[in-house]
Formats: sequence, C-alpha cells, structure tokens
Amino acid sequence: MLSTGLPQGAVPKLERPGPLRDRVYEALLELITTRALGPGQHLVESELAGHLGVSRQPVREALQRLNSEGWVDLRPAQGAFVHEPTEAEADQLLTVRTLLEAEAARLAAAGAGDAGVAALEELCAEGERAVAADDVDAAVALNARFHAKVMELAGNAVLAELAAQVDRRVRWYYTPVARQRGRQSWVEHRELIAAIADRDEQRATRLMREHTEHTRRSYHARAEPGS
Amino acid sequence: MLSTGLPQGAVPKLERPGPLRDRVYEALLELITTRALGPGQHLVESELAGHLGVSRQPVREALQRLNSEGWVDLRPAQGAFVHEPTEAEADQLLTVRTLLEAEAARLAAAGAGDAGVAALEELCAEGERAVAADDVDAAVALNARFHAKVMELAGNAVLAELAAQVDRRVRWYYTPVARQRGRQSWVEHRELIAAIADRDEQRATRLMREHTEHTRRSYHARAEPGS
DNA sequence: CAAGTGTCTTTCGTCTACAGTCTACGGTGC
DNA sequence: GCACCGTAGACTGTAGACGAAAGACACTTG
Repeated sequence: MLSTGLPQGAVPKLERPGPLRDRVYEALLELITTRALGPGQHLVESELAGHLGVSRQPVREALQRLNSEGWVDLRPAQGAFVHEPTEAEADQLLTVRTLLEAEAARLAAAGAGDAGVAALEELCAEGERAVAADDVDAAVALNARFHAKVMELAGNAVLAELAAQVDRRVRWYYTPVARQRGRQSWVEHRELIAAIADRDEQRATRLMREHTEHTRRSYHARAEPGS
Repeated sequence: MLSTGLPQGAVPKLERPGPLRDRVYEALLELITTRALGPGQHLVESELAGHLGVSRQPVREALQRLNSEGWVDLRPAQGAFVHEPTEAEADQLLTVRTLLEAEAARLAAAGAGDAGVAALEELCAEGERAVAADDVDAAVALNARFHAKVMELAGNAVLAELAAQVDRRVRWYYTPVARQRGRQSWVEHRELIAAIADRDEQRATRLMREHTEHTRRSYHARAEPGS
C-alpha cells in the first residue's frame, strides 16, 4: 500500500511508447486496410523505414508479423508484397468466419449474464442510431464492436483471437460491400440478442450462421454483378 | 519453356538452407514440444544465439513468431518465457479444435474423391499396424497425418492453417494422454472414413465431434485423476 | 531491526554495417 | 534482328555494437 495518499486513478500512468515494432505494425496494417498500400505492391524495408522515421529492424519485425497473419507475402530474398486476395480464399475465410462466429453465439447464449445482454442491446441501439444518421463509418465500427462483444461473452480467449484475425481480413476483402447492407444487419442483431437472452443455444447458432451467410451472399453479389 | 530437354523433376533444385529464422523457429519449437524447455522458463536471446551458432537477430524473429502462435509469452523489456498452459486454456483449445475438425470432416465428406478416401484408408491401415506393433511414436505421427489428410480433403487452406496450429498446441498440452488411447482412436477413424466415403456430411461431422470429445475426456481424466 | 535508497548487473530494444542474391539492363556475337 | 552473356544496381539476410530499462543486492539511515 502506498503511504503517499495519492488517489489511485489520478496518476496518468505515464504512457510509455511501447515497443516500436508494434506501432510500426499498426501503422502498416492501417495503410493496408485503407488501401493506401494496394494488393501486390512491393514493400521495400528501407523505404518504409525512412518514411516512418525508424530503422529497418522494427519494420522487418512488423512485416514478419503481418506475414504470419496473412496480410503480406514474404518471398525469400525478394521482399514483402501486399497479399492479393483471391475469390477462393475469400470464400474460405467466410466459411471459417461463419463457423467461429456461430460457435461464439452458441457459447454466449450458454453463458451470458444479464449484464452482457444489456451491453449487447446498448451497442445495438447505438448501431441503429448510426444507421439512421447515415454515419457509415460509425455503423461499421459498431458492427465490429458488437461481434467482439459476443466473442467476449463466449468466454473463450482462443476462439476470440482466431475470430478477430479472420474477421479483420474478411472486412478488408469486402470493405465496399459492408457499407451497403447496414440496416438489415442490425435487425438480425436484435434477433440474435433475443436468442442469447433466452439462453437458446440452437437458435443463437442458427441466427449467427444465417447472419454471416448473408454477408457471404452480399460478397458474391458484388463479385459477380452479372449473375 | 526450357529447351534443354532435361526432365523436370530430375534437377535436385539444389536445396538452399532457406531463411535462418525458420530453422531457428523449428529448432526452438522442437525444444519446446519435447519439454527440453519447460513452461515458464526464461529464454535469453544471446544464450540461444550462442547455443545455436547464429546471431541474435534470427533468434529474435523466431521468438516473435513463436509468440504470435502462443508458444512463448514475450514480456516487454524483459524477454521471452515459455508459455505456461492453464486448465482453462486447454479446455478452450479443445473446444476450438473440435469445432475446426468437425467442419473439416463435413467438408471432406462433401468434396472428397475416391482417391482421397483410399489415402485415408491407407493411413488408417498403417496406424492400426503401428498400434498392433506397440510403436507408439509411429502411431502418434500417423494420427497427426490422418487428421492432416482430412484437412487436405476439406480443401480449405485457411481452415487447415488454423487447425494445424491448434492441433499442435493441443498435442503439446496433453502429450502424455495421447499415448494411452491409441487403439480406440483408430476404430473411430474407420467409422469416419466410412461416413466420408458415403458423402454423409451429418454423420462425418458427428463422428469427428465425438472423436475429439473423447480426447477432451481423456485429458480431464488425466488432469483430475481423483474424479 | 526495518525501510528506503543507491548502485550494479543483466537483458532487451534499436541502430549501423557488411555480405549474399536476385533482377534488370546494356553489350556482344551469331 | 535476335539470343545470350556479363555487369551493375538494389534489396534482403545476417552480424555486431551501443544505449536504455528493469530487477537484484548491498548499504545507509531512522
């Protein structure tokens, strides 16, 4: 116990910059997801290093982490290239995402408390407000937070980590699509919350599966506009 | 097209050593999975570098990859420590593994050809021979190859990659257990092959789910010998 | 004797330098 | 004019060195 009598929360904790590689990682991921770095582009270490004002080493470490998570392809003795998504890969990712999210919904229904359900409803209400206000960016962000909250309620850290990675990549693949089906999405969220509140695992699983399958359909509708 | 007329496969491709970090990664992973490096142990970069005869840099990169895959915990400004498995985490991993393997079985049942089924039967036969000969190491290795083959037949690279990581960690967690339930395991494999050969997705999913759930039960039986 | 403090060692995080390898372009011979 | 070879440039892979933070220990002081 401290004897200084300082209030616990008053100390700003003097935020330290944290490892440089992590900040480089986040910066690069931001550049990739925002399409500032397009698929197939050659990422030169020294170039990025100079641009970010750091040495090559942190850049290398960030690139390798991005590689292990599927954002860039690291060809030996040649360098890093932003990963080029293929149709088949997008489809596989959506399959896995459906699987993980559905299981999360089931676990959430099995173990969520009243506080968790209330949090979901709060997020859902905010999302509906954002959609009503045509604030697309906020709606997308809240959508991500909603799914993350379901994951949290599932109480499975391993599952959550895998789902987070897969989700992020899925969102990257079909960013343009997400902006179109905002409204219907939140209706489905409402139904899902009801199922979770009722502790109905079967229904929660089914609803989440249908929900993510709608996403898949939207993606294919965009990919093959002629069909 | 090459005009030399050399047969394509005849050239030994003059295998180059490949990136040093990958070999360091594999070496460390081997040391961890074989318990040569116990959970909680502090891994000093310079020490490992000297021991492996390389510089610190490849060791750092290997450690970071191991960290991202959950094998070591990388505490900032302090170093790398071999991850210490907890009961809760093992349970979560098994849950995810069940999920991924069951889906793989379903996809395999949906899309496997006769050649794939034949390959599975071949592996199964080898596994049964290994069990009959009390060759535990071979049986364990064949078990891994069997599951990997099912994954391959599922035709989903993303799913396969996730499952490979999860599987490897699960095997690490309960290595002692795997050695005990060898025989029953292959009986269940036979049933699974039959379901896949019949293109019965429902049954394949159920069988694989039960199969991995048996693994979970074995684990808990070991963890709580009194129950 | 106990609490606090200063120093000291260990180890990580980052930067700079060098060697190996791949790619691209220009020159030369046919 | 075309194909092949040689050379130059650029980039990655690896090694070594320096600065900084965290932990341990002994010393001082009330």
